[in-house]
Order: sequence, then structure tokens, then C-alpha cells
Amino acid sequence: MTITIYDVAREAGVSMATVSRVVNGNPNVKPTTRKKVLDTIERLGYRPNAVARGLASKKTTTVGAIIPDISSMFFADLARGIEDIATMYKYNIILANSDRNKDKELQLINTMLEKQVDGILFMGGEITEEHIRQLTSSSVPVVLSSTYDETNTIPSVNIDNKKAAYEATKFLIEQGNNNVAFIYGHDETPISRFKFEGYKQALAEFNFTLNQDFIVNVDYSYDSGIKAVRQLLSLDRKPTCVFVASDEMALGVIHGAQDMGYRVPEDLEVFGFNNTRLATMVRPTLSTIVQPMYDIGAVSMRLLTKFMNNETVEEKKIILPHRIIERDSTKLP
Amino acid sequence: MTITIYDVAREAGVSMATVSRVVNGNPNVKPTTRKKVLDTIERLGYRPNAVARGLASKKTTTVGAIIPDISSMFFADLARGIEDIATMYKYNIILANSDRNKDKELQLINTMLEKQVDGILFMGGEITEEHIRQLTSSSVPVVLSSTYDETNTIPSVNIDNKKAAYEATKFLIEQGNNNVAFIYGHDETPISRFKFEGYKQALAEFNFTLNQDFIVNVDYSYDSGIKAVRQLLSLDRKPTCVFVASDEMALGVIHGAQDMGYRVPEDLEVFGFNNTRLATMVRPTLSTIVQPMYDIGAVSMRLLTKFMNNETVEEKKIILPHRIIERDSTKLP
DNA sequence: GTGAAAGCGCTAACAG
DNA sequence: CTGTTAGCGCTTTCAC
Repeated sequence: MTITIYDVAREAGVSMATVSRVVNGNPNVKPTTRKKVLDTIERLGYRPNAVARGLASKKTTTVGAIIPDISSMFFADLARGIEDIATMYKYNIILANSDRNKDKELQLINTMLEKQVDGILFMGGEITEEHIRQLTSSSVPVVLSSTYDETNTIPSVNIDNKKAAYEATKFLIEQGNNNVAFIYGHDETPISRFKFEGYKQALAEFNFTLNQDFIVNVDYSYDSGIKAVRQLLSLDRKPTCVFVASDEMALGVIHGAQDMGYRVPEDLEVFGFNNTRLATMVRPTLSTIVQPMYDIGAVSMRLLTKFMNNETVEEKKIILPHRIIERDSTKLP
Repeated sequence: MTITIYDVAREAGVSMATVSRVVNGNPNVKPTTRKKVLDTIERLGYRPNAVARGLASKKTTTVGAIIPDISSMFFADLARGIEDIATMYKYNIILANSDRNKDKELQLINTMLEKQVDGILFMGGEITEEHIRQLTSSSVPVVLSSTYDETNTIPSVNIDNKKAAYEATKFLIEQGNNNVAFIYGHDETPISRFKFEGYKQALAEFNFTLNQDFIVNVDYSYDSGIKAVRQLLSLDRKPTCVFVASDEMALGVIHGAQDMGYRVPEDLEVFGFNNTRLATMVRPTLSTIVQPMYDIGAVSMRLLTKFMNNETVEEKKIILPHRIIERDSTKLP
């Protein structure tokens, strides 16, 4: 039925070992035999069985990627970075969505391990002890992508979210705003917390007191942005400026404000986070923190390949650079 | 080192076959032995090796998904639909980006087949004979998702793109527009062609002649939308209405027009295609064709499971419903 | 209800 | 440079 390495060997008049060698590009094969084997492979239409190879070699050249939600622009970009580098290094990706659900995450890690992936790329919210236990329950290397492990046991790739939020807030304050509001996600994730801390740090540095009315905690969606800005703009003492922890929410903020008759940036300056493609797909265009999502994915995967090759890795905790990009949503005339 | 089914058998004092039975939920095991086995599995921390299982059973419970670009919103939604149903049926997904590059596509199909996937979900542009040859070079079932096979040999899931474009154009004409422009992708894909045909059909039905100046052929990006509308609005005789073959381009069109000082919809009505989340993340909100991307993915995967289970499938060519949603970008005061 | 044994298709020493 | 021979860890008849 399906043709195997054995058939090729028989037809070519060589041993399975030799066929295996030519298939795997082993140089120790006489050119003539190589050609002979290649020809009969071609003739028989032989296709190596990667499962059998995986069982014999204990390498599957596939890595597992656990991601909260591939339909989020943020993670889709990240995934693309992962996949491109994986392809470059001849790995395939088993992709699974976790919805940041802990049970699902744990369960997925297990499945990946059962499938004998050579490595795991994990994107999630909080890393608990259980996560660590599960992730280290086998010797498969793991890299966290845009995800913090506060116990510092698992390699990771991130930007400095606190610093980024600090700089964004500072930027806004230095533009002359003394009432910067902050809208962020209520997911209780270290990343959200860091952003909040960065915001507070900037406020403190300029001796502003924290105004609880100016801090809105919603989910990371566009609609939440609209809701949040409504809340803010219905305050007696309204903010003139808001730092929003994601671009998608920020678009909601811009539109929510505009729908209420406010002008951005004249009545309300808006600053985002991530620099997804959305940031330029809005009027006014959105000033934001540039977070290199694609690169985070790419660097994560690259790091993972190093672990899979047993290369020595100097820095297990990679911080990628971020920057501010100023567009029209904060540019006062 | 790693513990195997053999270890469990020995420790539990049963045969490998019995362990295999309990692991696979085979009912023909006495409850007491089942418990005994389960306990030692727990105690030893046994994790079944899916690769070995795959080799022995010739089933991997993984399917390959070949997708043009996961970072496109359209495909990200589709992928999410695929993944959710896959999870439901206990399949994992090997996800790979093809960038609609034929060589890459062919190559990916081969890789998936080598990895012994139980099925393939293919999303692409054009299906050539080579694609079909490659896709059918093994007995693995294949389903095309949002992709046409004009030779009609491979099952597929789509909406009726021609009809959708026809209805959109007709809708615009019936609103009183006698000069509907059309912006679409130059990817020479059947889908793009169908959209163009739908547009032409509507025009013909109302006895409008095709104005080549009103047909702009660019790539499917936001920036292309901007470029395209500039071109249209620099015409001596400008259109008052434009049907755009994707939401992302349509946003570009709206903003491009606004940036030039035109008002949407007063000076230019804009109609999109797909109803991605973007359609409501713009002002004015975008009237568009609702294409159920998530459902296309979900139905494709469901269909594939049927083939993988050798269930009989009545309809191999599934057309999902679409509809028009009217928002503010075409709502004249 | 349970066990023995033969593979699944390939790689990886080890010889020669 | 090439062949022989064990496995890799599990499923699957076939007996009992």
C-alpha cells in the first residue's frame, strides 16, 4: 500500500540504512548510490514517515505554541513571528488557543508533551506553580512569550512594560497634562499590573496624587474602550488626556469620545499601547507605545531553537526595546 | 528514564495490552484491574507517547491547516473557528503560513503528509492541477476553506461571493447611485474574480455600462484603500459611491476620502466586504457584506472530521449564507 | 477479561 | 562507504 523505506531499499538494491542516509543528507554515501536511491525514491514516490522517524530519533521537529487567542491582532502578529522563524529552522507549529483558561493551559501543555514536541512556546496570563510544574514535568525546553514568570525559572521574551507605561505617562505629563487618566485591563495579569505601576511611577515622579476616578479597569476590547471613556467624560472634573493600555481599547476611547461630541486631541488626548496596525487605521491616528509583537514571537522561537540544540544561552530573560511613536491623537495644534 | 507502557504493565502486574486498554478507555477491563492500572499510572506519572501510538495505530489526531497569513484578521478568525471545532473533536492543528506562494503551499502539503496528519484544511488562492495532484497524492481527506477548486474535485466551504458582490452593488444602486466604483484585489484569485463578476452583473442588470476608470485593482491592504480612493477622487467625473472588496481596504477608502476633505457618506458612500471587527471600529461605521469567517472555519473542520471518520457526506460543496449589514457609511441623511 | 507477540517505519550504533 | 540489527513505545490481532 503505502511505500516505505524498505521498499525503496529493495528496489534500489541497497540497505535501509543507505536509503535513510540519503534521505537525511548524510554525506557518507557514494554519489552513484545516492543517485540510484534518489531515482527509485522518485520513481516509487516515496514519502518518509515523520512519525516513524520521530519515534526512532526522539525528535519530532515540531513545537507547541499555546496562545490565548489567535484571533486577537496582538497574538496573531506574535504567532506570525513564531511561525516564520520556526519555518526557517525547519520546525512545524502545533497551535492551540487557551483563552487564558488555566485548566485549558495545563491540559494543552500535557497534550503537547504527549505529542512529543521538541519545545513549547507559551503565551498566557499568570504563570502559577502548577504551570511551572507542568511545564517542567518533562525535559522539553520552554520559552514564555510576552508572558512573565515571576518566579524567574522559565526563559522569557518581553518588553519592559512598566518602563513603557511610565514613559507614556511621563510623555503625556510633559505635554502639559496634569490629569492623565488610565484605562487598562482587569485581567490581573503581571503585564497589566506592570503597566499600572509604570503609570503610578510617572505620576509620583511629578507629585501628582492618584485619582481613583481616573483609573478605569475594564476588559481589553474596543467596546470597553467606549464604555470607559463615557465613564471618564461623565465625571464632573474630566480628564483631558488618557493613557489606554491597548490600541484596540484606545480606538474605542477615541470613537467613544467623538461620538459624545468631544474632539481628539483638542478635548481629549489619547495614547495607546502596542502599535498594532489599528493605530494608523483611525482618525486621528493614534500615538502609542511601539511593542514589537512580531519580533517577540520571532525572538522567542529563536531562543527556543537554541535550547533545543543545547546551545548555551547567556541571557534567559530577554527584554526587547520599545519606543514611543507620536501621532495625531496627542498632537495639540 | 522516561516511563513507558511497559513499566506501567510491570509495576501493575498486568500486560501491556491491558494498560493500553485502560489508557484507551476500552470497556473490556475488569474494574479492579482498571483501578490498579490507573493507580500505577498515577503513581509513576506515566504519559502516553502519542508518536508511538501514531505509528502503531496510523492515526495522529492532528490535522494540518495551511493558511495564507495568520496575521490577517480574516484568516485569524477562520483559524479560530477551525481550532475550536478541532479541540471539540480532540484534534490538534499544525498551522502554517503560505503567503499564497504556490511553491510554499505545495511544500507544506508535502510536509503535512510526511507528518501523517489525519486531514488537511487548505486555504489559498488558486487551486492548480499541481495542488490537486499533491493534495490527492495520499488518501488523507482535504477540505478547502474559503477557497475555490474550479475543477470541483475537492470539498470546500465558501460563501457565494459572486452573489454577495452582486447584492452589495445592487443595494448601492437602489440607494440611488448611478456611478458605483469598485475597488478590489489584484490577486487573480477566483474569489476576487467572483466579486468582480457580481459587480458587473448588477451593473448590467440596471443597464449601466462598465466604466474602467471606476474599477481599481490594488492589493488588499489598508494603504491600498487610501491610494485607490485618491485615484478615484482625482477623476474629473468622480464616483459618489464605492464598493470595496474588503473591510480593511474600505477603512483606507474612508480615511483617504476624509483626509482629502470629502465626507463619508455625504460625498462618498463606502461599502465593504467581510464584516471583520474593523467594520465597527471606524467612523462612520462601515456597511458591509457579512461573511461568517469563524463559521467557515468551524464548518470546514466539522466537514473534515466527517471525512476522517468515513462518514458519508451528502454535500461536498458547502455554501454558507451571507448578508448585508447597513451601517453609517452608506446612510445618507 | 487478559496476555503474547507481531509489527508500525524509521534511526542509530556497530561491524565490516 | 554500506549493511545488519536492535530497538523507539504503542496498538492490535489472536488465543486462551
